[in-house]
Amino acid sequence: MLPKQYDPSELETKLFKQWESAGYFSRNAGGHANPEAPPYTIVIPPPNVTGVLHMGHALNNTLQDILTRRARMQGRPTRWIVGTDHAGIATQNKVEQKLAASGKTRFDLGREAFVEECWQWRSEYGSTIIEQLKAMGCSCDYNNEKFTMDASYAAAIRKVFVSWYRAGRIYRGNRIINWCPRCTTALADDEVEHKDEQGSLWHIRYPLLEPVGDIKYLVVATTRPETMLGDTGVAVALDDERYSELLNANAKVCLPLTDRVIPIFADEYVDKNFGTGAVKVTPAHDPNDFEMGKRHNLPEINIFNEHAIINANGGIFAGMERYEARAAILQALEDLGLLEKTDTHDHAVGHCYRCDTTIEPWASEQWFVSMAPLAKPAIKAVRDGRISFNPKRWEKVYFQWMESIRDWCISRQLWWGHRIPVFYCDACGWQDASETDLQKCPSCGSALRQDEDVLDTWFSSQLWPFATASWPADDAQDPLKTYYPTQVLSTARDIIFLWVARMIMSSLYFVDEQIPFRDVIIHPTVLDKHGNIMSKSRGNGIDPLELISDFGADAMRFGLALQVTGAQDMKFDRDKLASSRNFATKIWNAARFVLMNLEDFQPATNDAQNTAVTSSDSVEKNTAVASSDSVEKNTAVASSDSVEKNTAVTSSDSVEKNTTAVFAPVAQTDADRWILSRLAALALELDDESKSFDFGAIARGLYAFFWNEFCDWYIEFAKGQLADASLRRSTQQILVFVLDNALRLLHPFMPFVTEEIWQSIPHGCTSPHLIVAPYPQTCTFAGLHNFNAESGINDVIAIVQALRSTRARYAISPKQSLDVYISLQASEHASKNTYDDASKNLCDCEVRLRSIHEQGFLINKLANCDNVNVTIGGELPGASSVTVVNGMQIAIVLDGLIDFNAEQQRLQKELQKQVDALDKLRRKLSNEGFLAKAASDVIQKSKDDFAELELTVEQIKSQLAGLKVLS
RNA sequence: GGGCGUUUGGCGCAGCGGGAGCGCGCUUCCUUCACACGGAAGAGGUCACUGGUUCGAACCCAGUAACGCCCACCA
Repeated sequence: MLPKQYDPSELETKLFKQWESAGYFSRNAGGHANPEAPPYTIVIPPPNVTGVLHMGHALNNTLQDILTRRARMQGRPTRWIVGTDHAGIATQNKVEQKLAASGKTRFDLGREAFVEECWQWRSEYGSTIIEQLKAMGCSCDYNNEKFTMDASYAAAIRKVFVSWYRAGRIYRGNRIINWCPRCTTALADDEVEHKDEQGSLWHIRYPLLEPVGDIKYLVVATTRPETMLGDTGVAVALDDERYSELLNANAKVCLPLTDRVIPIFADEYVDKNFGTGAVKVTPAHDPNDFEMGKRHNLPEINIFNEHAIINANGGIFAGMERYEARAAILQALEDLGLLEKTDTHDHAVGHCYRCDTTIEPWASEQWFVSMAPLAKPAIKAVRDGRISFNPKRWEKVYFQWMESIRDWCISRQLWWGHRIPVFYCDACGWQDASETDLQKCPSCGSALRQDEDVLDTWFSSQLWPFATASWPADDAQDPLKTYYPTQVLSTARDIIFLWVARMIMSSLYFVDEQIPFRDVIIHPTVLDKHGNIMSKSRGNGIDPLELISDFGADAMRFGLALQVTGAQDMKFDRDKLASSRNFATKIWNAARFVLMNLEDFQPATNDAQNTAVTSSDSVEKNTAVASSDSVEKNTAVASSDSVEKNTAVTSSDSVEKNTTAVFAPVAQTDADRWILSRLAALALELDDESKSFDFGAIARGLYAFFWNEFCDWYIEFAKGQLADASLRRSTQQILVFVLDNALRLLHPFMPFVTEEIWQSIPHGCTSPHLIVAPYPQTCTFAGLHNFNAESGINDVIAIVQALRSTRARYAISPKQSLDVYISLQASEHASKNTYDDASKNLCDCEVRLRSIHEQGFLINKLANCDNVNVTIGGELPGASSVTVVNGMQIAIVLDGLIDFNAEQQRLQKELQKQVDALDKLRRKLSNEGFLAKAASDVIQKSKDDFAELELTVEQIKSQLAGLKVLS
């Protein structure tokens, strides 16, 4: 028996250990996977070794675990590959901080010792985030943890680099790159974050060497005046008359604060309408100026060292930090009377995505990958649908970036990372890339020198899907042959370019033109409750571990999944988890109720079904459902197919073979048939391929079924049925069956609470743990759809609700039982017939009457009535309050209590409402356009609704007439 | 400058062509033997705005506004 209180923290650790030690996280799921079934693989976006679990991880890994657990339960050989990223800059920063605490820099240690220190740091702190994933319940393959600096991974990097180098895809060049003066390294374009900042546009007079006519100077406008120290020209627009005289005279400028004379020239780049129409040109510190410099043969004068401190080229400003120099230069210009004016100017300023320092464009020798040829097949792979983004709109973002892709700067001036495998001979000038370390020059025998730089961390991350599958192994055991491509990649939108696109490009290039994954899930970004991005500096982050300890891992997972919709953001507030925590508690208590009523439980054993569940053919069916042609099959199940089976069900009342439960529950009452039918509908809904990544919709479906249908109604019905000796046994079986299947469907979302309960219930399944129990299959539930029972129970529910409502209205104590009369009436025009009987109307009512009569004991129990008298068109007692619903007049006898006035008012109001609705429908049905153009089923539905409304209106009117007589 | 997202009851959101719904909050009642992290009954919205398409629009199209995100070398 389960304890009264559900205590997540106590159970989570215990259950996780059970799963882990049973080996369920490995590909064969501890022997429970079907080797014949199609494999299912997800690679985790490797968190940085420096990482600590944040809400983004919590969300992303919840989604991946849901998919992984579902696939595992479907019997597929499933593996969620886990590991960490060495995170060059981030880790180096951490270790440098650690050294700084003891007053040291990395240069004090030297490269080798520093790298050793990084490895040390990794072994000490690198598994923090992995442990945190376990707290979430993530079922990753922890026994095969990967790291982007593993030896095998390094081999993959080498192979990639050398291949591209030989193919001419990787080249070295002097370019303007984004330089972070704090990290002292180059960054790729997409590692720079642009922020709009309010700056100034300074107008500076550049005196001419010799006046031209009256012109003694020209004015340039700049946002970065300090770079003037590196100016080697002034550019004007091609057709700017203001400067044609200067150009004709071949005038030159004396660059202030220096002794340099620089040319004036015209260039297509310059926009004569901006600023003064004259641009100072600094080829070493601006990408556009760099290009202009190339076009006009200007020298490049680098004025900064790697910390953005002015170097010797800056003359008297040498040694100043860049902003210090800016102030000093402006002051000096002011003193010289050369600062004409200062405008405010908003512009985008680049910042380092790692440390937020303002980026300095800087000319330097770097390694680049030429991207355009790689992008082409990657664009095609998405265009032709081999890879799909979810939501689909992200494909557009992908295309836009890929189609205007620029070359990728891959060299970083760091020590922690994969060192660029290029070797140089200083003696003879030999140079080559090599997969192995080279010592001596093959040409002259001199000692070789390896490139000092390391590769961009994303260069290694891009290989993650195949490098973790042992690429470039080429033996028969090659996991790539069996398990590639992977199925799903789930990540945040901010690394679509940095990572996702590059994985696609490199996989297509290196792995036999194979895609790395079929589906890309771009999940929403978790914002705080006010809609702000969560960040350390804002201090508005929420710690997932705190949520787990306060609400339980299940509640956190479910609460997050619940909020995943197509939107790009999700506002998150910890209070939102309360309802998910309550849901976990609800599941727990519902299970307790079931268990409390099983003392004399006997399973309806059926060995044949037991084998069907775990046998291979069930897995095959599963696969079919998950594949593309499943849509058709699914539809078939929902439509004609099921109608036929339905008849069979009503006759035999037993569940078809192949159910996922080990016994076939025998439904005896409409309530039984109803809940089984609802369960079948749920399974069908969850199996909808088009919604397979719509986690919010699936979670809502599970929630609504379990709480609003199973708990609110079926369990309440069951209380009545359990008290009836003839129904007790079957009711127990249905309760266990539905609970069992609901737990299986819920398990991927809420693994802990479902596992704990499942182990306590007599599910009869041979699987030792829910995590490897078969996932319910839609096809096996098809025979459970039962529209008769759904209609019958809908009547019961409507009656109970009407009675409760009246009771509340008259403030009648729940303890006082009611005397109830129900009069059924068939609409003459309605064709709506939820019953199978071929004949309509009166007969319809008879079926209905019988059904209500059969459920009478449930109504008595749920609404506390003495007896429910049902008639077809029978007279209702006068001293009663009547509710009209679904063609039923439900009368509660209220001798002496009835307030005729209030009843009249209430019914008048209700009448008005119904008459309005009726009028609306009448107008619709008399609209020829509607009758001519609307779909026939829509027209039919409108006619049915009209007939029913008409009946309702009549019933209310007659009731009102009766009241008038009485009052 | 270009692209994208959001705008629905007090708050957070779902629905995305034919009945405005969920969770939280709110009101009233109920500690009855699964659950007060609960049960029952209620109140509360002209679905941002303006046009258009349609027999019919919260839903499709165009435009507007507000908020947010991304991309882009305007010095």
